[in-house]
Amino acid sequence: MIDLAILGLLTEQDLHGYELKKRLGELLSGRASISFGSLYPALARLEAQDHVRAVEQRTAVPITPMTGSLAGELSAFKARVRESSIAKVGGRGKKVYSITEAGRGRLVELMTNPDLSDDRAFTLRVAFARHLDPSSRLELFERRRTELLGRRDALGRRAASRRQDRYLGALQERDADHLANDLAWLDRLIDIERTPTMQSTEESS
Amino acid sequence: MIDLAILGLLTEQDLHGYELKKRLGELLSGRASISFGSLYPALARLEAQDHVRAVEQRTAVPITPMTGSLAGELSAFKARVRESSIAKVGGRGKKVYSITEAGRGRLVELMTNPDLSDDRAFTLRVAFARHLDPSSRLELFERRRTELLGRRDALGRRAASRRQDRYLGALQERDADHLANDLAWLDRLIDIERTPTMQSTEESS
DNA sequence: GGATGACGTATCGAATCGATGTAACGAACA
DNA sequence: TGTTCGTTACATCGATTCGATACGTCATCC
Repeated sequence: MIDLAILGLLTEQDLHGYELKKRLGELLSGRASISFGSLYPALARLEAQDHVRAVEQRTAVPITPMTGSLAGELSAFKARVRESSIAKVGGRGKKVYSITEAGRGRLVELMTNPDLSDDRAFTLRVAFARHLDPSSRLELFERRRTELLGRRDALGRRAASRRQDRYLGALQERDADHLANDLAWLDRLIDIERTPTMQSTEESS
Repeated sequence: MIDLAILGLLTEQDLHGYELKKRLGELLSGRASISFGSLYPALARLEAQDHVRAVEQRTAVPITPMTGSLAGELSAFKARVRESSIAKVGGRGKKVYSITEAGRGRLVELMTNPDLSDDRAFTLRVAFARHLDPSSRLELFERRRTELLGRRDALGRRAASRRQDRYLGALQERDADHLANDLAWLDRLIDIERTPTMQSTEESS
């Protein structure tokens, strides 16, 4: 869900499209970035739904200090052209997006809805978990835990029933390891979440 | 790449669409199955490219032995209708697909092309690895290893540079664990692949 | 002066998803 | 006896997403 990604990022600060893509790329550790082909339509969609609002912004170019030279004149001319053609084809101002109140509501929905199965959506929710209240956060982790336990059972049943070739077996082994890893990781998160000790000292480390 | 999945499965035996989806679902351990909305168009595409061939097949219904009863007559009538309307809306014969020679060539392409980044495609390649000759198989594993090493470096650089909140840190930790896991797993596979000992005894275990 | 690459918005066609429709048939069960 | 449910099976729809491409500015390096 690209909406979750966009709204989550915009909660922290206003951003334009290009920057959104960059941030998301590093947030999700390189892989699983989003493409412009989905980003810009999604932004338009969100704007139409009044979940975000766009502000056209001139490139913060310092209007090239007047030197009297030809180059200066030319630069000023270009700036005027830029200024006037905004509505036409893009005028090269960035469009900076900010989240609206409705958008914040939508984000809460996306963060807390009980969709267990989508791994990428879960990752995004964790990435933005600091915007969640502690109880929702705990609930998120525990529901995820249930989901993973279900998967482990299914995997165990499959492994028991079928006798397969070497490579399929290796894949199942890999899946089992990942699952065990994720469960241990989740348990650690849940533990931390349950311990009532200082949440606020974290920043000062 | 759905083509890879379909061609890989059809290499082993002829199948119809519904069965294809089921097999793929268990092959990929529940998650990451494919939808009908992509399966049937993909089959049509592959048939148009002559990579697979479809054979319409009546349901192996035993033509309802004549009882003379009304029910029997009705049943026979239905069977006749079924028989005649095959070309119309589907007549409820399954379409069984088999792979063609061209399809086998395409499969080799898909299995050996140096696309490193797509995790799902890699998983599929491992699932069908037994159809690969040993040297291609080893190459596949080693290229994947290089890819994962690259990701680990990128992740390390990110972790070193940025100071983040608790949850982003946890995500990076999880990624690092997965990466380490996968690398160890790959190394095991590569080791086995390199050991020249009996490949054929495997089946007899 | 000319190439290269970062920044930035945007669209196009194709691939894919998720939901839904249609239909046959066996089993459950009341 | 009929009716309702789950499974098998093919197919299409609209929406979402991807990957490639286009267009344009600006700075840097050679």
